[in-house]
Amino acid sequence: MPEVETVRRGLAPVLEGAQINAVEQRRPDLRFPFPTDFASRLTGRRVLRLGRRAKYLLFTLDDDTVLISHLGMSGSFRILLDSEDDEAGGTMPGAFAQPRGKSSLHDHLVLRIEGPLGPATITYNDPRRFGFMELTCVDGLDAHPRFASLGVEPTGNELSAPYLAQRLAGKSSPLKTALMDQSIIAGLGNIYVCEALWRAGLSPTAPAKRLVRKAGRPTARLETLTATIRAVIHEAIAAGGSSLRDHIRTDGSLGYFQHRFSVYGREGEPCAGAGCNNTVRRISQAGRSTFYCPRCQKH
DNA sequence: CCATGACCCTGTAAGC
DNA sequence: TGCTTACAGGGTCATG
Repeated sequence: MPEVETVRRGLAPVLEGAQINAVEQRRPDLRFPFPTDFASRLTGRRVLRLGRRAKYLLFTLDDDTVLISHLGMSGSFRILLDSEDDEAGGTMPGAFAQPRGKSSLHDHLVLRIEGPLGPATITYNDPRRFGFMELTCVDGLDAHPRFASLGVEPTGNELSAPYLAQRLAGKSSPLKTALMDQSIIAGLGNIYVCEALWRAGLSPTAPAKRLVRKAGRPTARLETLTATIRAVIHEAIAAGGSSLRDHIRTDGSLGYFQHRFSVYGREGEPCAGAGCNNTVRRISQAGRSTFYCPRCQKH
């Protein structure tokens, strides 16, 4: 989610208020087929607002439709402003400038836009094609199948200890699995759950319900965890997300939160905890790697 | 209700 | 060096 928010912040100044003058769709599908008549439905539209819900980007268009874009694991948008492209020279509106350098093998969608910062080319690249795009009506967006069962955002006031207490009460599933559940917290991914649990000193394998008192009230540990999740997410967004293999910002630069990982991807390395010389372990939970310190993270 | 595994697809890195 | 295998940030569905 910090990666998606970073993309949103990169695109917004260029795209909000921009008109889409031309659309080049280079293949029929990503993870799913593009919507029918996708290119023609976008052409001529104005982008009113660029939003985000969980890990979805939401392009609100001027005809009461919303373009939903999910980056999957390897999707990225690149912006090339005509004004900063030495070679674009006399590129005409509606013509496609070929971005310099990089191969365009996985450039699947190219938009020519005229926006507040001038004419530009926006390119969607996705090597693994785990991303997808959909078009839907702006009315009833919250009831859209992709959003209807989403939980609260990990930023903002909705994520509170009482809320988590209510949602985790009675759950015997592992704490880590419960926090990854998008119907509880929408947008919290594997990296940030691992990091938050380490910082909060909580075991990923503990039953989720152990953070809830009998009366359904949060324990002190749950209060800590809630604050920690929010802090980790905010730090990661401020750092421009984490760049492992695939995540690239809209200007081609990399996020740098990965340099602050305490446990993620550190299997076999010494735990970063003060005075702890244990080794970071990796286990598999719900099909995903969990990294944690068995000594610092308690049940 | 819960856990696990499979699937979508490609690229990278580690291991032999 | 070259081949093979494991693994990757996610979402959804089937199965036990």
